[in-house]
Amino acid sequence: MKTKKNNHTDTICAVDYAFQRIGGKHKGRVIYQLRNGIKRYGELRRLVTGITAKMLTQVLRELEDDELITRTVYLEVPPRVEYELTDTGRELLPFIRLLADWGKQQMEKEIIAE
Amino acid sequence: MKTKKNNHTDTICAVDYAFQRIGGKHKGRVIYQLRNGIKRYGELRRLVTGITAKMLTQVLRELEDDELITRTVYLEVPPRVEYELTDTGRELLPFIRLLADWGKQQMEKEIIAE
DNA sequence: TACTATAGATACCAATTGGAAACTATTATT
DNA sequence: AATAATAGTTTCCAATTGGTATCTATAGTA
Repeated sequence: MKTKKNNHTDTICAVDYAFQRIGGKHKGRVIYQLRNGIKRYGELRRLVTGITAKMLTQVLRELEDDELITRTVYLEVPPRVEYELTDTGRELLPFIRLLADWGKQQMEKEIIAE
Repeated sequence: MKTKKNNHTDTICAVDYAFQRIGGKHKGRVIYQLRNGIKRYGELRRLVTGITAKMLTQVLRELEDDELITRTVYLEVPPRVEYELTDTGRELLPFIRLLADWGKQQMEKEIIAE
């Protein structure tokens, strides 16, 4: 789900709008991993399992364009880059938690059903 | 986001799991439009703006496979088919509402910023 | 007889998304 | 001199997703 430079204005429905900003395969998980504060690129790479470098970078850039996270580059060698949720991004946490709770319940149900 | 016949079991993360079930371009809005009870296919077609017949059918089938909605066919002519949220689907409503609220706020902010 | 309504199916095509592998730059370490 | 660490980029390819247009069935209506 590509979000092209904050062009959500053509959307009318708030639900649709929200999905455009946090949809996509990994965005939810990246936001979730930033829930307790700053994380470095490499940490996210390890925490968000199954993601490739390319995708992680892409997702982070989209979230940054959407002003849900900030990106801070330290001019060191080797390089250090830190990511953090913005206020707007943090507003999404309650909802991600709700979703995670629901997901957990459902996963448990599925295991029982097997 | 294709959900192939309830194969969410390979997922470990609850957030990821949840996104697999309600991600995709239109799923959120379809669920949202079913919030007040039964809707017919044609009603959804009109309510979920910008969706094609093919996509609506596809989304509805996926939601059905995932047991988030039920599908009831009446053998009449012309045909009548009704869709309704299951209990599991209804559990998602608070979260969709939260998301909608957030989206609405953000959209208002964007308008002000222009 | 032709048209309408309803809920799709189907075939084909285009765009988007995601992934693998190789490559970059610089400093410190072995 | 080779290797490791970090945060990427680039290219190419495959899979997924979404869209357009056309077609189906049946009864009632004009």
